[in-house]
Amino acid sequence: MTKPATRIQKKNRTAILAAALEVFSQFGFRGATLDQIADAAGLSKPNLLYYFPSKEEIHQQLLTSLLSAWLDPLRKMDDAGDPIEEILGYAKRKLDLSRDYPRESRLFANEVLQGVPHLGDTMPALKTLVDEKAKVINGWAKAGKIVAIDPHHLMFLIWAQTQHYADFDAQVRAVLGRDDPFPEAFAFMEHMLRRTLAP
Amino acid sequence: MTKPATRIQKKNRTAILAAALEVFSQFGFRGATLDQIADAAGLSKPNLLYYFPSKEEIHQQLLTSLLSAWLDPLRKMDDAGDPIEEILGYAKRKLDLSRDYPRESRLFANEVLQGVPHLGDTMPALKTLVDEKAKVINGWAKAGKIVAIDPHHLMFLIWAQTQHYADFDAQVRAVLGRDDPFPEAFAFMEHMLRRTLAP
DNA sequence: TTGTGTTTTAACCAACTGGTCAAAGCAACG
DNA sequence: CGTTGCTTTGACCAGTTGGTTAAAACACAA
Repeated sequence: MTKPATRIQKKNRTAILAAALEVFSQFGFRGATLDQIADAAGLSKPNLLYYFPSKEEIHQQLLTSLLSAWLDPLRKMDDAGDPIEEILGYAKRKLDLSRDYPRESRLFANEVLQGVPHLGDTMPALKTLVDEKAKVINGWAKAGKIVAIDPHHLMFLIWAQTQHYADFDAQVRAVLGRDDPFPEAFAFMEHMLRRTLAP
Repeated sequence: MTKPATRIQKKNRTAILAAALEVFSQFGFRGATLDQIADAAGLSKPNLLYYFPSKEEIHQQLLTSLLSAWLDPLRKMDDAGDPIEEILGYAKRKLDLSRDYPRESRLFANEVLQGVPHLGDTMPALKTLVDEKAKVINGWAKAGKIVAIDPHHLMFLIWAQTQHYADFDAQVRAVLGRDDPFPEAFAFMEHMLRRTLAP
């Protein structure tokens, strides 16, 4: 039997996770402090530790709930659909993720930058999914629907380009001298992908 | 008159900077500790602080010496050369940087992820250089040598893709299941850029 | 109102943080 | 050899870190 989970618990837990996401994504795991997180959540530090047993626990919870949402766009890539439109759709969904959830993107970037110390054991699952989709792409290539291409590096290309707009936001803004690069970013990506993939 | 700088000083200073690069690039500024750096450099903490006045000073020195090397490949892009080959050459030089100096790439990634808190004042210089090169690319487009394209987003594409192999190394290795993705990475990038840029 | 379980907090702790300082060790030149 | 200046270190410091504890405050149903 699980505990009931009161209204207050629900409210505070989500407030803590939101605050922790903000802080962890900006400073990384070691760089973030419980005081910062508690402050951002509007709670005292002991009160925060009443809801979560440790700093690591909060971080882990954020990471795991991130991962499923992160891989979802790739899972949705349909091997029965039109190849180029499917790949383009995937890229667009991934770019939307960068625009709508930049903190999540940065949290993930921090984790990978440090060598995936906290979700190293979920990497095999990632590899499985990617290998599976790589086979689909290879099938499309063999059928002459798209150019023959290394599907893994295509994946890296899409990941790199989409996440760049969230993770390197500070640089993008500094270079462009204004906000919201996303409309042009998508137009650019579409041009690039269509030409790269055309058979 | 500047100080002579003995043999020992030179040796220890470079050892410290190398150690600091290793640690900062993995844990970020806040996540890194002087003890870690001193350990990695084979010195005691007070001894380390005999050569550098503070943690920030070490970090700053690494960042500034990084930046010039980082922008060099872009500076070398020659507006008198063949457009597509020039852009391709730039991308290759940038990818070589990721392969040969991955820690520098990660140090930079950490800095930008956190919103360029330490080199925010050098961003205008970056923008100036990029805008200048963007004009060159626009010129090539107007001359019909390459397709009409947003030069800033082309820059982002090259940055994102090349740095991905250094910054997300852990993920790349996990997905590929082996090391050294760079030969294929360059072949892939060449294919992608040639098709993207063709007039 | 009272009793019960939930929520919050003040006070505290040991370990660690960046950094200091005075004294000791050391190289090397006269 | 001895002195001079460079190098290294042990001891130390104040502030911060993640985390604990016991008691107080609170919500709320009977």
